[in-house]
Amino acid sequence: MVRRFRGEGVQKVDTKGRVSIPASYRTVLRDGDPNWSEGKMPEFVIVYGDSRRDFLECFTVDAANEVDERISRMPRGSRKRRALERLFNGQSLSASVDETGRIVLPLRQRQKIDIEDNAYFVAMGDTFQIWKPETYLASEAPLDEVLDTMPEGADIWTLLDDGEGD
Amino acid sequence: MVRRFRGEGVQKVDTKGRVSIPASYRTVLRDGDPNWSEGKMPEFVIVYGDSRRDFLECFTVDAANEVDERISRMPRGSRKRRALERLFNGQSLSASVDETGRIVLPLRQRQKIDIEDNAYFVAMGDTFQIWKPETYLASEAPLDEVLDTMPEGADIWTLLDDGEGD
DNA sequence: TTGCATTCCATGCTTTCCCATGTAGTATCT
DNA sequence: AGATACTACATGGGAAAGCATGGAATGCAA
Repeated sequence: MVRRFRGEGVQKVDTKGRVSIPASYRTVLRDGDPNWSEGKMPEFVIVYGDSRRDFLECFTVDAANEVDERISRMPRGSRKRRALERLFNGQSLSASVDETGRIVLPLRQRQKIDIEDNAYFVAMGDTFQIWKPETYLASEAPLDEVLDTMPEGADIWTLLDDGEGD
Repeated sequence: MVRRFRGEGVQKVDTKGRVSIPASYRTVLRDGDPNWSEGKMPEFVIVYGDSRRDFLECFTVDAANEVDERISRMPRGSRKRRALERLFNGQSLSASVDETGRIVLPLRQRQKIDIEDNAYFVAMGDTFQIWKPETYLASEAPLDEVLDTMPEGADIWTLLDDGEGD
């Protein structure tokens, strides 16, 4: 079993686009980088996608390889495969954590998700996401309904049993 | 069958956020950590959740993996699944017991449930919870009603047979 | 040489690590 | 039985390391 990303929080983005990767994520990135070795800093893959995506999705090297694997098993030339290839190979970039634990988010990617001084990091198991804080809050609002409509005092874990649902 | 947490009680929280995990819990944590080995200390997962939660919920690694499993079987992108992912991946952190049997509760999480010098530990079967003592007492009051409405001298275990109930 | 990016230092703060102490409870010895 | 030695726990304090962040310096290319 692979170690998973956990936790969420805000990080500063400076004028050069430098952002600290939360320390707890860094150990996961390290474990998920087969090329990592003592002294080096881990690498990972950032998928930014097209205009429909308003966040950056970050994969460990291992996780990225697994996605590549699965894509390569799809029928060559199929539209689904081509769409995924464009997203995952084309609209992505690889990043490397520096000695102080930071990466540089290129201007283009920052502008794409409209980030200024702050970035919101959210763990999603074997990936993590980077959002403009305001955008993240807005996108999560619909989920609150799920919780708000639950009976008072109900245990949220009952959702696990509900099967399908919406 | 897995070993279960039992018992409840208060533990001191020092200025650095250090708290002793009750010794009896520690063996359960150890048994529930597949990565544990002689000499190492067990890890576990703390779910803190959003503002609606006023306690911390702690899972052994095994229990956490099972939850991850079940979430991953839910329909990708459904609101319920996303709500659970946010809760379980985003609003959680992993902790590791140190050699003296303590963990560190980060400031953010302490503030979230308003803990100062004391934390109340409550076993809940395959998880345990950490509360601000006063909050826990208050939350227990409603449960007393259940008992108060039982016939005088009735055996509380009859509740076990009541089936569904509320 | 002006603009951008990459390196290298600097700092305040948080977290971790290591060592120390008090107190039960249990085992051991006489 | 009573006294003494041990061990396991809960808790505290200080030093060292790690982390998030900012600024200056250097390299490079248009």
